[in-house]
Amino acid sequence: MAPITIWLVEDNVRYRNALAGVINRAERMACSQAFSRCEEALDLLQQTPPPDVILLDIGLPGISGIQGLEKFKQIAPTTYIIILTVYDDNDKVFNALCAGASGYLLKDSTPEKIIAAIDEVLAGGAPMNMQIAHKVLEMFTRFKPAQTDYGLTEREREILQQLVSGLTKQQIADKLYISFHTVNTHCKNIYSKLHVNTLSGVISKAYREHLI
Amino acid sequence: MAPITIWLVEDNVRYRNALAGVINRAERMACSQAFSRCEEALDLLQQTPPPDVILLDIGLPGISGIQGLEKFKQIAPTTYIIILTVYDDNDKVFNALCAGASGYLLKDSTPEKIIAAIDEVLAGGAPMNMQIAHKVLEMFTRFKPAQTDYGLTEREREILQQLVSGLTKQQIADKLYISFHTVNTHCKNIYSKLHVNTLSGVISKAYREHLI
DNA sequence: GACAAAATACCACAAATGTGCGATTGTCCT
DNA sequence: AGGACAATCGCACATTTGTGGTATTTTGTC
Repeated sequence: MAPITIWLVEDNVRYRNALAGVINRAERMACSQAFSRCEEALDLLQQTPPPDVILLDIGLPGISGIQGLEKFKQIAPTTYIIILTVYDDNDKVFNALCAGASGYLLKDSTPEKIIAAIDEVLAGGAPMNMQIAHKVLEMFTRFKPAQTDYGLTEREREILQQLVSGLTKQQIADKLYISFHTVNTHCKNIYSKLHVNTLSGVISKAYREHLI
Repeated sequence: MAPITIWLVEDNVRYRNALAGVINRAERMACSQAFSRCEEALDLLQQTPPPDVILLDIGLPGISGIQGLEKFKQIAPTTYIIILTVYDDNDKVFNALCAGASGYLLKDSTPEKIIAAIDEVLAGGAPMNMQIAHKVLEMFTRFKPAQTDYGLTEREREILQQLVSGLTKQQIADKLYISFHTVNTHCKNIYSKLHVNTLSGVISKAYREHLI
C-alpha cells in the first residue's frame, strides 16, 4: 500500500525537522517535502502531483498562511490541509476554517496526536484541539438570531425586507400594489420601532441583528 | 469530592435506562434525573439547582430539543448541554450549536465515548463525533467571503464603512475633515464600481458580500 | 356590536440623496 | 516630462427621504 504523502510548511527549522522525523517514523506515512515558506510549496504544487495532506503553519514570513491556504486549495482542492500553529485567537481560527482547513491543531500537541490527526482527516474527520473545538462552537452562538423583538407587524417586516433588498419606497409601493403614502407610513413606523432615522441605519440594524 | 450531576432527556425508555446505568457506573458521575420530555426537565430546573451537564436528545415529542435547549440555557446558562441524537443533518447540527450546545454526539457513540465527552465539556472542550466535526468545519467554508474585487480604493472603503455604520454624507464629511462634495464624489465612484444606485443597494451589497 | 390594532391613504415641506458636469492637487511610475 | 490615478473641491438640479400631521377601512377579538 502506498504511503500517505505529507508536506510540511513550517519556518522553524528545528520544529520542522523534528516533525518530519515523527511522520517518517510512523507507519504508512512519508513526509515527502518540507518548506519554510508557502511560496516554495506553491511553486512545487504547480509542477508535481499534490500530497494527501499538508501540515501548515500560519504566521509565516512572506504571504500569510491563510492566503497560502486559499491558494493551496485552488491548486489542489482535494488535498487535506491541517493547520498547525501557536495561534488560537478567534480571528485566525475563523479565517483558517473559512478558507477550507480540514483541521486545526496547536503546537503543544503531542506527536501521537499529530499522527492521529492525519489519520483522522483521511477518515473524513476534522481533528481539532479541545480548546479549538470549544472556540469553534462558541463562534456558532454568534450566529444565533439575537432576535430582539421590536414588535414589527407582518406588513412592516415585508416592507423592511424590500427596503433591505434595495428598492425605493416608490418601487415597493408598485411591487406590493399599495400607494407610496402607505409605504411611507410603514417606514415611519419601522423607523420609530427600531429607533433609527436613516435608511442606512435601518438596513445595518436589520443585517446586524438578523431581522431579515 | 461531589460527583458530577447529570440529567438525561431522552424519550426511548430502554436507551434512557441503559445510559443512566452507564453513567452511574462511572466514577464521580451521577445521573440524578432522567426525563422523557423537555417540559418535565424544564419544570424541575425552575425549582432545583441545575445539574452540571444535561444530555439531550433532539427529536422529542412536545417542544423540540432545539427549543428546549434554548430554554435550558436561559434558566441555567452555566449548565453544559450535550446533544445526543440520531440526527446528523446540517440544519439540526447548525441550529443546536447556534442555540448553545456544548457538544454533539451521535447515538452510535460507545458508552466510553459518552463518559469521555462529559469529562471533556467539564474540561472546557467541545466533544463531537468525527463526522459532526467535519460537518461543522464545512459550514464555515460557507461563510467564506466570496470577495469579488470591485477595485475600491482605500478611501472609498473608508467612506463605505461610514455609510454602512449609518452616517449621512454630511456627517461623514465632518468626521473625516473633508468637504461634503468630496464625500459625494467618493459615493458616486463607489456606486458606479458596485453597480448600484441607491444607498440601500450599497449597504446590502456590502453586508452580503462581506465588503466591510 | 364595540374596541383596538393594523393597514391603508393623503398633504406639505425641509433635508438628504443621486447625478450630470468640471477642476485642482499630489503621488507614483516610466 | 508626461500619464495615470487617487483624492480633493465645486455647482446645479431633479429625485428621494424623513417627519409632522390627519383620516378611513379592514381585521381580529372580547
